[in-house]
Amino acid sequence: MTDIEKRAQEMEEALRADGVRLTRQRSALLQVLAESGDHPDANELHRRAQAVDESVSLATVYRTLTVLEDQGVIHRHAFEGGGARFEAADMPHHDHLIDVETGDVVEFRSDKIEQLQAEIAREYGYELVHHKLELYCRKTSGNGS
Amino acid sequence: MTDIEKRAQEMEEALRADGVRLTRQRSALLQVLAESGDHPDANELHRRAQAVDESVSLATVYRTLTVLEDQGVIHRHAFEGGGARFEAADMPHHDHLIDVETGDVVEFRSDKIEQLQAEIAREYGYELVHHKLELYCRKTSGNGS
DNA sequence: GTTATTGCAAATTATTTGCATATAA
DNA sequence: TTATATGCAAATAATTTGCAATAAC
Repeated sequence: MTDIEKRAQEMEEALRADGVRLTRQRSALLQVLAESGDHPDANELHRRAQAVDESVSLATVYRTLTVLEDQGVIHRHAFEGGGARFEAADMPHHDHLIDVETGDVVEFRSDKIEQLQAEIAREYGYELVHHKLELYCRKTSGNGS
Repeated sequence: MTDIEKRAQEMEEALRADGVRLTRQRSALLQVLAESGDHPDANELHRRAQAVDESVSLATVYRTLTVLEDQGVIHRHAFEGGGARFEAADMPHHDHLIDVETGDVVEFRSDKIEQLQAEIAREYGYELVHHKLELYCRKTSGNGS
């Protein structure tokens, strides 16, 4: 079994465990999410899911994405410009660097920043529920310092 | 002259300097932006601007907000849940802590985090254009550690 | 057999735009 | 005077929802 199949199956089990019915359409979407290494939007996921199962409608993509997000199986991002984009949630926590020119997304993680964020919340009398850190960047043109 | 009047006038001058016409409606919106210490959305700004000048339409609010943002006079935020929210840009740079219960926004600044962000971008071969750091928090219930 | 789920189309929400008229400079 | 800006209403874009039909368990 490939990693992608494993990943899709884990998502299936997460849904089953919650008593949600595993329909043909949901399976198609799970498969697509499992094999997507990028951060596609709802339309793109619809397109990819239809390649797996012709009968998947955009409405079902949206409905299922909501369920999957509630289950914590996927993450929803609202990067600047355009609609929401999604990714499987089975990766360790990370933040995003977005190439403002191409829309490409690089994932990164900084424990120091994570820690500082928690400290700041505490300072103001809050506990951190979740956070959003997005770096909008441009590729450095040639001249490395 | 109050601080708020000063602030509104600075915005006016920023617009004038860019050759944009200073209309009655824009003045009303500038005044409202200048005296708003919070982060209102377009609808709320429209409501407030109409209190100053009945003739301000929502379309003009949106059009003017776009101009003001292009001029760098205001900042547009896309906090979770709901539409864009705006604030005057004459404050030193800061990030936002959003109370997930009430929607309240606390402004904060961490030079350490700012610095770490720049370092991360550099590591990946990018230069930071701008960033978004939002802490979604819940008020700590009583028991301070 | 039930009840959740689906596709479709219509509805919403936030925002933008075409156009004839009004107005700032 | 003359080009920019405005209000209004219609147009988009992304997402949600009502409903009768369908399919998972």
